[in-house]
Amino acid sequence: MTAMTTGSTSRADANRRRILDVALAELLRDPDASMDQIARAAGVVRRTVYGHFPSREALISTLVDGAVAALADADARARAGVSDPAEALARSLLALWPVADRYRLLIALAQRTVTVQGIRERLAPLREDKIRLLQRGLDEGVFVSPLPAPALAYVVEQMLFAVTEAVNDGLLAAEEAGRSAAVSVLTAAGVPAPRATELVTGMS
Amino acid sequence: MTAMTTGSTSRADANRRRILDVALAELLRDPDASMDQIARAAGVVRRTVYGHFPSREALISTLVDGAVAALADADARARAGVSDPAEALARSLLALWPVADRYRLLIALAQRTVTVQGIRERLAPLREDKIRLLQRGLDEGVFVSPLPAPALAYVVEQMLFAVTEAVNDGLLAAEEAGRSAAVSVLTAAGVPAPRATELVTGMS
DNA sequence: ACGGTGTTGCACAGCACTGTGCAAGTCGGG
DNA sequence: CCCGACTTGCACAGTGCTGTGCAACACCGT
Repeated sequence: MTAMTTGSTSRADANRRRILDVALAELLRDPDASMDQIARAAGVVRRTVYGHFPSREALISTLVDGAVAALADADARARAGVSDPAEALARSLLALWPVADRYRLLIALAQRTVTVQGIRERLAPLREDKIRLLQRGLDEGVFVSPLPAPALAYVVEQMLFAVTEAVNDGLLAAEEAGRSAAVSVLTAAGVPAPRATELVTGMS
Repeated sequence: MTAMTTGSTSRADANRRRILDVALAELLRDPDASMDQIARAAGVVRRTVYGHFPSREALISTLVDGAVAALADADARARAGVSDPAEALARSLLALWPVADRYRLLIALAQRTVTVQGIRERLAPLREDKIRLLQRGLDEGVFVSPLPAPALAYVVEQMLFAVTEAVNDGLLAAEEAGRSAAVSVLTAAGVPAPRATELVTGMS
């Protein structure tokens, strides 16, 4: 059974996965980490990494693809069939949190560098969804802000990033972080604090 | 008169200032900009830059020193003699805005890279002040947040950064940005939206 | 025991950048 | 007009990284 594993293929796949994992961690620590750093951290030689990915660009690109897929999936799943903007945003935030935490590097890269051009583009549809949601909330008066929806979207993203950093620096317990982030974002969007707390705590 | 200008010294000083200005802009565009890029952008040869600053580190360091001085000054000036935390925060934000906008690169670097270690340290006292202010507001119940004061400070900083980016991308008018940012931050800190708006608009 | 697949360890060319040295300019003030 | 401070242009050594080539090896299933 499963006779398709031609030789040491499974070990190679494991290596590939480990390289990706470690690359994520390493790039998170230092966005300019070299291929050698990544390779060594993965317990492998630089040459081997090039055996799996033709270039540094390709490696990061693979990482990004995985990240946007995971984010889009979590977001879509969380918001399915929820009509109230505040509740939809709350669910989206709670669902996005663990994924965003894991991939925060890519989010940061997406806003900043020209390293891999096209990250912005690949994240764009996700951002568009968020903007539409915010716009709807503003129109309905559920959200209140002097900022237009697109700018508010930036703020939301950066707030998630800020909370992630806080966790990283030990200022906040990881278990609480997701809920705290969600409440904070809702509050920033103009949802009264008690209502925001109630909304978020009323979810698993 | 002013006989102390020994030769072409004044021209040299102008060059030095221009290099610093241009370096700020260039590093803002690309945090990894090379000395050559900076020099050319300043209409000067690389060698000349090394005539004014012994190293890349030294150049950036000078930039950082200027930034923290300007920020600290604006902050202290704005908060002098204001006791209400909400009002103090509002004044601080409005005063900090133009400076933070100009130096946003350094703020970003401060949170992120290890490029120039010590940026964090130099910004620390400023951050400490902000944390104390937030803590006082939380204690008095003027601010409401599930986040502890230090984490909230991160959020405040990142929100300013987000609004800056929004302006940069043309999503928001530059004149409105400062006030909008202030209102947004206050709202995120749990100050009810109407009160936040009133506070901010009641200032020059 | 064998063959394929993957891994290792080297060596290499190429590139971009930093920081320095030095000789030849250029410009303004005395 | 000339002196001194500043600038330029070039050359150079050093460093660290990317991507490739190649021969030797290890491992697994057959």
